Amino acid sequence: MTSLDRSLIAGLSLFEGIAAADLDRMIGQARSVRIAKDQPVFEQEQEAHSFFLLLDGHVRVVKSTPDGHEVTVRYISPGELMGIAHALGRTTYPASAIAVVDCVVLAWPGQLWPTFATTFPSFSANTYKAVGSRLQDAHARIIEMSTEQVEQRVAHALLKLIKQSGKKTEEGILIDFPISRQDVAEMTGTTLHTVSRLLSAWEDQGFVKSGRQRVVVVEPHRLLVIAEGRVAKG
Amino acid sequence: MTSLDRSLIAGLSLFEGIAAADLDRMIGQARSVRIAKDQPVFEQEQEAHSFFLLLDGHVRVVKSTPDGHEVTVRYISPGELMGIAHALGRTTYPASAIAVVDCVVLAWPGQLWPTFATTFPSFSANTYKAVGSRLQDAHARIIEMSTEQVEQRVAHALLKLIKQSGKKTEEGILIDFPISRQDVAEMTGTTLHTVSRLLSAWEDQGFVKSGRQRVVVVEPHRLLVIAEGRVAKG
DNA sequence: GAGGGAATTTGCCTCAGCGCAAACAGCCGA
DNA sequence: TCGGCTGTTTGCGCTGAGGCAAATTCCCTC
Repeated sequence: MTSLDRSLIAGLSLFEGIAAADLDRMIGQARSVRIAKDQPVFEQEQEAHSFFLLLDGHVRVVKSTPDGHEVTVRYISPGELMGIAHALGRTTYPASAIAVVDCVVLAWPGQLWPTFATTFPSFSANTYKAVGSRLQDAHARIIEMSTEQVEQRVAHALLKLIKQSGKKTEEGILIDFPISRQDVAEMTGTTLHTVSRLLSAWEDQGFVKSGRQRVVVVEPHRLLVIAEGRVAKG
Repeated sequence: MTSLDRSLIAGLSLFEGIAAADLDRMIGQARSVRIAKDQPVFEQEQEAHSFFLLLDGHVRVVKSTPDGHEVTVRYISPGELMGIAHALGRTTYPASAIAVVDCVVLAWPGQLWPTFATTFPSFSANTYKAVGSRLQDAHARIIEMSTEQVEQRVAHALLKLIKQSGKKTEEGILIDFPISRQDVAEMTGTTLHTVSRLLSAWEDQGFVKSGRQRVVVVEPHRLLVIAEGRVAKG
């Protein structure tokens, strides 16, 4: 926990409305932890001992099904909470969180949640607001899965990713962490083959560039057209 | 609000841990409203003026997409909260709620939420626990949509419905409100044609009976086998 | 810089499930 | 009782996208 981290945290919308002294009290009770790439922050079904704030890096939240499928629930960027099972009355984590690059997280013991909730009401309100967005996102995803075809869903997924973790480069907007065709497939409920075919086609048309675990969107506008189904399929 | 309703409410897990006097104070601030069949309790995009407790009847929560698709998010049974946008920091309803039969709801003005949350902490905790379940359900649904085929999804949907609103009859377990093929299709991301074909096939095999807006599950076990994909397709 | 493993590309085949269309049945109101 | 409306069934053809398999390319390590 550097002072840089400290001021970074203070700027998060999550801590809006919280006095500086309170914020320090909260941070004082957390433990800063490094998670190496591909290591779990927490795992599905395990007892929820802590909740976390991602300070640096990117984390993928996945659920595994009994029959061996993996579904990516969402990606987490710096500044977001994760593993907040306690806030929702659960005692185990419903999914696993895997670091996709080396990460730094702040960890609070789960038992602290009730105290935090009553002591820092804005924190609790902000957290539940974030939960509201997640629920909203989940529903949006259900709707996508119900009504859109694969091409649209993949386009939506890429747009979501560049919005959340896009980094401008001279080529276009780069998704700022390693992501494979398989990863995109797990976000959209399709197969890596289909994703590969789509990216190839888009690359031919020149509005996406991609390589090994790497995607750059050159013209987001064209993706948007596909995502919204405003395209006569050519 | 009859005294019967009053004792019914007191029994809900939602009000667990709340003193009788507090419960009366809460109820005292609500308005009891009747909603006729097919009428909305609240509508998507509209400003969230109230949150509701369903006392009697069944409500369908739907989201409409710009391109005219409708997706059923979930069905609500008596005893469940709905329209709790305020608890999640939203100012508009993210979906519409339509009465599928004549209903009775208890409505609280939205502004009351913050007061309730601080005055009756168990109520707030219970509510967020319910939100946690919904999030869980939403994720389960995403996983279903990503990894299962239509037959499994429809089987899952029927199982969910009989679990939530099943009523034992001499024929089997009846879904206790009018539900069409189209409705099931909107729950599972398929078409009424496909649902119709499936139900016909299942009826031939004798473990489901159905008619106009009516479904009875004769052997839930057989449905479960299909839902879990433990079936060699025949 | 050679070898090996992982990620990606691509071709070919297959089929679940959708779209379309037509026929049919049950229920309600006049 | 007689339409007429809404919900349901069913046939047929088509296709998006998955499964399988092989080839290729990239990157990392030794």
